[in-house]
Amino acid sequence: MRIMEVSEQCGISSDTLRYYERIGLIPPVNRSDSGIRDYNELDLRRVDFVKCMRSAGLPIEILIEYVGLVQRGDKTIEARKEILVEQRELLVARMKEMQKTLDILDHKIEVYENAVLRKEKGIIQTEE
Amino acid sequence: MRIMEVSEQCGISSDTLRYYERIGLIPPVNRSDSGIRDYNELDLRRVDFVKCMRSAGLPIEILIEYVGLVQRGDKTIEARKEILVEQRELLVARMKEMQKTLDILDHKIEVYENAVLRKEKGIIQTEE
DNA sequence: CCTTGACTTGGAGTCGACTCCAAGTGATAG
DNA sequence: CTATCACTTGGAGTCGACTCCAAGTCAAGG
Repeated sequence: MRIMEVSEQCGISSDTLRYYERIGLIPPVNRSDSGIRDYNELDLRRVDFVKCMRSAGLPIEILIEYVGLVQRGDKTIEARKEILVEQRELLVARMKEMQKTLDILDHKIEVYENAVLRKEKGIIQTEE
Repeated sequence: MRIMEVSEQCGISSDTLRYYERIGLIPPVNRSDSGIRDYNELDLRRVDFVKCMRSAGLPIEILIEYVGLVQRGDKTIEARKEILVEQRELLVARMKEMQKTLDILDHKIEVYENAVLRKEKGIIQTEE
């Protein structure tokens, strides 16, 4: 699978895909004889994983570390788990913050909704 | 209240507080005779609001727009509500993404947990 | 009176994460 | 045989959001 197809399928620009590979966020992708990237199933899963983690705000630096550990095999399993556990906590904390913000937004929207209704009622009454 | 106190109380650097004021994210704060900022209750509530919205990832540009509308009075209520509704949707979407990521993290952590346990068991068995 | 220290300003610098660009290659279409 | 087009590279540029800096002002303490 060529980089453009991957890009379209995943919704990540080919520039970004090359960037991810360059910085070690994705291990090197196999190339055709003429040097063109040919993504296989595993590569695609890796891209999806990175996309998912990035969409939740996990920093690139951490993900590079994690991917590096994966490459180094079974003896890094505990270290990997620790990274994921730590990032999980941070993620939960961010989500809590967002929930708080959501509650405030909902409250404000409701207040505005009522204000708009009162205003409309006012207009109807003056028109009658 | 001086900028340093506000900074400590809110956990926002005084540089950032000045920055927020400069770009119009917070309306101008009253000054003492010698030109030093003196935050009142309303200012503090505004800072908290911005802090909360920013912590959930609402972009500064949007918040500036919103704050500008608030300054322009009641005739902007509908526009303000629309902004909040739109940002609310985006926030919910981000939270959904994060929940997906959280699920994957939990799954991976569990897998690693089992791997670690098997490994320990293995070690115990070889030691026995 | 001088120093200290918190404040002021405008502007420059940093950081994370892309995003774009110029120059070059290589396979396929006309 | 050339033109097109997707790809390649390394490096530069951009963007959002701060963060830092130099130079200056002012009030209080020794």
